[in-house]
Amino acid sequence: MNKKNMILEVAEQLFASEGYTSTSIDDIASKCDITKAAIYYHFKNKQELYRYILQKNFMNLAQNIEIAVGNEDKVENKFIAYVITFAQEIQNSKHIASLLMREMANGGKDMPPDALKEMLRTFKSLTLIIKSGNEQKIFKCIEPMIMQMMIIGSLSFLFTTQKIRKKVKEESDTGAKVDIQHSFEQSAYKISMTLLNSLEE
Amino acid sequence: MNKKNMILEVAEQLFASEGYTSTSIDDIASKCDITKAAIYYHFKNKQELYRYILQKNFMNLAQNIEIAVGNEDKVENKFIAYVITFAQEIQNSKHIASLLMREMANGGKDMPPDALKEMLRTFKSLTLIIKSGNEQKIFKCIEPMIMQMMIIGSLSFLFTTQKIRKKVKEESDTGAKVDIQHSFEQSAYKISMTLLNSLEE
Amino acid sequence: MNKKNMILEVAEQLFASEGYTSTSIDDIASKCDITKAAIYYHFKNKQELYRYILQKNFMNLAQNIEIAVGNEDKVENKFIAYVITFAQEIQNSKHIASLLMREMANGGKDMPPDALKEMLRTFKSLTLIIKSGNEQKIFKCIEPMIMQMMIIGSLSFLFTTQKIRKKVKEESDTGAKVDIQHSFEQSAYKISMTLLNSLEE
Amino acid sequence: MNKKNMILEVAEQLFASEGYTSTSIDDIASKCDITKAAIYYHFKNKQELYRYILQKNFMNLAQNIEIAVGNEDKVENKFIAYVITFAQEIQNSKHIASLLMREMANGGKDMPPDALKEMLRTFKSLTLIIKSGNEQKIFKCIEPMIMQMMIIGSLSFLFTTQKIRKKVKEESDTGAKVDIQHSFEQSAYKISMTLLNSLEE
DNA sequence: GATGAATGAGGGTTCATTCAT
DNA sequence: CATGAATGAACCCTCATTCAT
Repeated sequence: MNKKNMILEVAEQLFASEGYTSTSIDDIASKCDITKAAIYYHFKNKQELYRYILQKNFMNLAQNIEIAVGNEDKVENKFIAYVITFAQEIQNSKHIASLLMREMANGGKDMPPDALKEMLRTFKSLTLIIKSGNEQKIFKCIEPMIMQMMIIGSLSFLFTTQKIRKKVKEESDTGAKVDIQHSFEQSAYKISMTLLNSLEE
Repeated sequence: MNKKNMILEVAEQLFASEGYTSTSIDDIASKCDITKAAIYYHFKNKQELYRYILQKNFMNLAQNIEIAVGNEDKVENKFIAYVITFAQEIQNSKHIASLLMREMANGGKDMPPDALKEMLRTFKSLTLIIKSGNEQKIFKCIEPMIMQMMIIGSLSFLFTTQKIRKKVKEESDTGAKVDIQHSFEQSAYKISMTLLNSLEE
Repeated sequence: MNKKNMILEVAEQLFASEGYTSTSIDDIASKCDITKAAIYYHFKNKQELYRYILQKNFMNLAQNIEIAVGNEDKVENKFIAYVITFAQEIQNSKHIASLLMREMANGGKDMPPDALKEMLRTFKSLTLIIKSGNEQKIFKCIEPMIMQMMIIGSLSFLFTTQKIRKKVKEESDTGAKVDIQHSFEQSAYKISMTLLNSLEE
Repeated sequence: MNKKNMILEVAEQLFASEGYTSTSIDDIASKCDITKAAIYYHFKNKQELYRYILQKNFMNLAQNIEIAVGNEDKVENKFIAYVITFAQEIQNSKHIASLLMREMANGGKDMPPDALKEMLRTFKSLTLIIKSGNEQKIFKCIEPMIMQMMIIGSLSFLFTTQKIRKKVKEESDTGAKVDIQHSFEQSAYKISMTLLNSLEE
C-alpha cells in the first residue's frame, strides 16, 4: 500500500475512535512511522484529510446500498437489503458508525457538503422503497425520515456499543454463565426483521 | 442562580454541542463572564466537571424513567412510558442525546462508571418490561438489548438531526411547498408506537 | 499552640524540604487545616513568612553558639563547642541545614539582611577563637573563612544526606551485613575532632 | 554551537542559580532567543532536560576524578588529586556545586538514579584511597563517608558563597583596608592540605 | 517525496494575593 | 479572626502548520 493510503487508513481509525479534535497529526504520523511534514505533503491540512475520509466513507455506503437495493425486485426484499447493506457497510468500514454519530452529535455543523449529499442519496433510496410499498399497499404509512432515523440509530448504537457491552458483561458475570454474545450481523438481521414487521400492514 | 450552577449549565451545553476536547475551560469561563481560575475554584479539573455533568444527566434520566414506568399498570403502557419518558428527558435536558452519542462513539472508554451504572439501571427497567410482556404472552420474544439499542438509537438520532434536517430542507425547498416539520414529540410518539407494534404478538 | 506558631512550624518544614518556590501557601494552609486567607491574616505575604522563619532560625543558632563558646575557657574547648553546638542546632531545628544550603545555592541573593547578620555573628565568634588560638601558639594559621566553610559545609552535608545515604545502603545491601549507621551526633563529633586535629600545631 | 547545546548551557546556568522550580521554560527560551516550543522539540519536558544536565555534570565529575587519581602513585597524592580535581570540576562546570547542594537540600528525593550512581562512583574512589592509606599505615582511620562529606561540603560552600562573601566585604569595608580576596583555587588547595593533615598519622 | 527544525496560538492548571462578609 | 470566592499572571505542555533543505 502506498503512503497516502496508509495515512488515510490510520487517520480514519483515529478520527473514529478518538474524534477529530482528539486526534493529532502527530498521532497519525507516528502510527504511520512517518513525519508530520509528510502528511502535509499529501494533504493540505487536517480538515481536508478529515473531509476526504468522511466523503469516501459515505460515498461507498450510498453506492453499495443503491446497488444492493437495485438487485432486489420485491419491495420487502428491497427494504431488507437496505438495512442489511447499511449494517454490512458499518461492519466492513468499521468506522462509519462512529464518524456518523460524532457528526450528528455536532449537529452536522461540520459535515462536509459532499458527505451530506451522499447521506441524502441513501435517504432517497429509502423514501422510494417506502413509497412503493405504500402504493402496493404492503407497507403502512410512516414518514421515511422516521424510519431512516430508526435504521441508522439502531444500527449505529448496536455497533458502537459492542465493546462496552462486552466489558460490562465480563465485569458483572461470575465467570460460569457466559451468555451468548450475539454477533453484530445476527442482531442487525433481527433489527431489519423487526422494522419490516412494524411496517407491514 | 449561583455561579457553580451557571458553570454547570454552560459547560453542559458546550460539551454537548462541541464535544469534550473541543470545549476549552476558557470557552466556558468567558460564556459565564468569569475567569478560568474561578472554574477551578469550583471544580477540581475539566474531567471532574465533565463527569459531574454526565452523571447528573444520566441519573435524572434513569430516575424519571423508573418513576414513569412505575406509574403504569399494563405492560404495553409501561413500554410506551419507557420510550416517551426517554424522549422527554432528551428534550428537556437538551444535551443528553449528544453526550450519549459522543460517549458511545468513543466506545464508552471514557464513560465515568457512575454514569454507566445509571444507563444499566434504565436497561434493567426495559428488561423487566419485556420479560413481563413475554410471560403475559403479549410480547414477542426479542432480546432486550436489541430493543434498547433501537429505542436509544432512534430517539438520539431523531433529536440530534433536527437542525441539520431543517437546514437541508431550507436549502432544497424552493420556498413554496414547505413540508410540515414534525415536532420531536410527535415523531417520538410514532417511534414508540412503531416499536410497540413490532413487539406485539 | 496558637495558630501563628503552627503556621510557622509547618511552613518551616515545607520550605526546608521542598524549597521556597515549591512550597505553596495552599500546602501550608491545608497542612494546618486552615484557609489560605488565614495565613494572610497573620503574615503580610509569602516572602515575609519565609524571612521570619529564616531570621528566627539563624538568630537561635548564633545565640546558642555564643553562649556555648562563652561557657568554655580553653581555646580548644571553645572550638569544639563551636562545632558541636552548630551540629546540635542543625539537629534540633531540623531545617536549618536545608534552608542554609538552599540560600547558599542561590548565591545568597535572597537572603534577608537580618539573617545574614546572624550568620556573620557566628563567623565573628569563630574568628575570635582562631585568633586567640594563634596568639597562644596552639593553633596553626588558617583563614577563619576557610575553617568556617569547612565546618558549615561538612555538617550541612552530613545532616542533609542522611536519608539518601540510608536509602542507598538499603538498596545495595543484601540484607545480612547491615553496617552500623553512625548517628549524626557521633559523626559530627568526629568531624569536630578531625578539624581540631588539623588546626593544632 | 547548535541550538540543543545552547539550551543545555542556558538551562544549566538557570537551574543552578535559580533552582529547578524557579526556572521557567520561558526563561530558558527567551535567554536562547527561541520559542518555548523549540525547547520541547529538543527535550521531552522540563524534567528530562534537568536530568540530562544533572547526569552530564556528575558523569564528567566522576570520570575526571577517576582519571586524575589514577595518574598518581603515592596515596597522599591520590588524596590531593581527588580533592583538587573535585574543586576544579566545581570551578570549570560552574554549576555543579549549586546543583548538588539543591539536590541534597531536597534530601536527594528528586535525584535521577543515573546521577546518583555517578556520585557513588566518586565515593568509591575515595574509599579505595583511604583504605590503601590505612593499609600502608600512612592514614589514620576515618570513615570514608565522613571524609567525603567534609570534602564535598567544604568545597561546595566555599564555591557558592563567593559572591555573598564579596558583597559582605564590600559593604562592611570602609574602602581602605581591602583584604586579599583569596581565589577559590588557592582556598581549595588549603582545604586539601588541611584535610590531608588531619588524615596523616 | 520527505524531513528536521521551528513557531504562534492556545489549552489545562496552579498560585499568590485580595476582599467582602 | 477567619472564610469563601474570585482574579490575573504565570507555567508546563501540545498542536496545526510552515519552510528550507
